[in-house]
Amino acid sequence: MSEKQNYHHGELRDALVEALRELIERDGPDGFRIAEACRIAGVSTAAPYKHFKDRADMLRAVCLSAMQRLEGHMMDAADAFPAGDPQRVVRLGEAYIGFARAEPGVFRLMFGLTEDHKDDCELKKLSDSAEDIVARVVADQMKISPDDQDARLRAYALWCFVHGHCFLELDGKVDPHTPETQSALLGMIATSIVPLTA
Amino acid sequence: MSEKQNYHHGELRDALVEALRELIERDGPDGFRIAEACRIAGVSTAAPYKHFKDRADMLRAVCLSAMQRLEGHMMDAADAFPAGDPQRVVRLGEAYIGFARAEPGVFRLMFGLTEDHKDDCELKKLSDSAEDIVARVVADQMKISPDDQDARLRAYALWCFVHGHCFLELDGKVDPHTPETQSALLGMIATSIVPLTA
DNA sequence: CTTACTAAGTTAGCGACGCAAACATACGGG
DNA sequence: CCCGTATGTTTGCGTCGCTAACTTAGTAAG
Repeated sequence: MSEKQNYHHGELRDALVEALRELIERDGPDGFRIAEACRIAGVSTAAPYKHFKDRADMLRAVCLSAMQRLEGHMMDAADAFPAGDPQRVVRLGEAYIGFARAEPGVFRLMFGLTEDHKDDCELKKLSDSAEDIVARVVADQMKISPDDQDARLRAYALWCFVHGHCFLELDGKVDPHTPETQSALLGMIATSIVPLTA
Repeated sequence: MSEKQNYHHGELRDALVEALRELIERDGPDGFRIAEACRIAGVSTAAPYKHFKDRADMLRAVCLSAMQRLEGHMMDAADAFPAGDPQRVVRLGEAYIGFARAEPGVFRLMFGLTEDHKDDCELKKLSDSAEDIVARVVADQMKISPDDQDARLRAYALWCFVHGHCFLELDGKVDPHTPETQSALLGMIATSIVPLTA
């Protein structure tokens, strides 16, 4: 794989997704060009269409991989402390925010897709699973079932808060927060929305 | 102004902004085409460039007018109940959510702009003023000064929540809420984040 | 009223991009 | 060994954003 320039790339699909990810970070979800991703991957501009239907399909693939990564980070955060530890909620929020800051371009992309992706089963499944993680942590905290209506509602509220915080910061609508302010904020929210015990 | 086809449009700039707004709602913030806006306004495809520097500049104008509208709705909501009435917080949130639902396209646009708009003074001033409205209502509720640190923090938390809720719903990441669920949610959040008295 | 300047349109055209068609090359199973 | 299929390449079409050069309308001065 080193120097011999094979006619067939071998792993073009993955290479393109990675190149697109970089470009989206550099130029934003709309500013990037497919042609440039091809140049990075070392193929012609028509090559991607052997692996993707069109531009939207490529974006979808980038989204999918990003979603899996985000979910991974959330899982890690949820498992970093034992069930019931109040720190879990804060850590979960920090993981989400951390991802948004590390990959603002794809983060925006994931949550800024237009209607034609709404009925994408794979994506929906992943965001549902993200919601489930939040619900599980919140339910553990409240010592009730994750299926409990109240738990789900509070989990959703928590998600809304963190999600909104990410976007407002990314968009520069608010002055950036120091780590301390944000910690305080997260702590306040966590205890406000999620009671210490049911 | 009726049937005489003037060579000069007269109010082309405003007409274009309005046409763009419609198209953004129909095709999304990225899907629209300038040429189509020209057709709607009844001018050639080169005409817009007498009023706007480029596409980004047009979007900026659409954003600006949308921001003013949103701020107007928020002001109305804040004034619908007397200072101190707990309903003010809920109404404010509903106004924000209502705008996002009524104009999802421009709402996404307003908060999805890439970095080149971050240093736009006019836009920043408007979003600051929106934040001020929230802070004022929250401070009234808590019977403290709007400049109080705690008030501003809680106002921001409230904004985050409502903002995140809007996007998650717009993006179809969650199942849509019935008006009742949303009311309950808003009420719960409002009382959680904003204590009845200081 | 004429004249000259400017604002605000027009047409024509360039260059880039997304995408499709037709062709070329490598791999892999009978 | 051979053929089918997957995966590349080259070529080209249509569209779009934007510019240049020209035309028309309004306005202010003499």
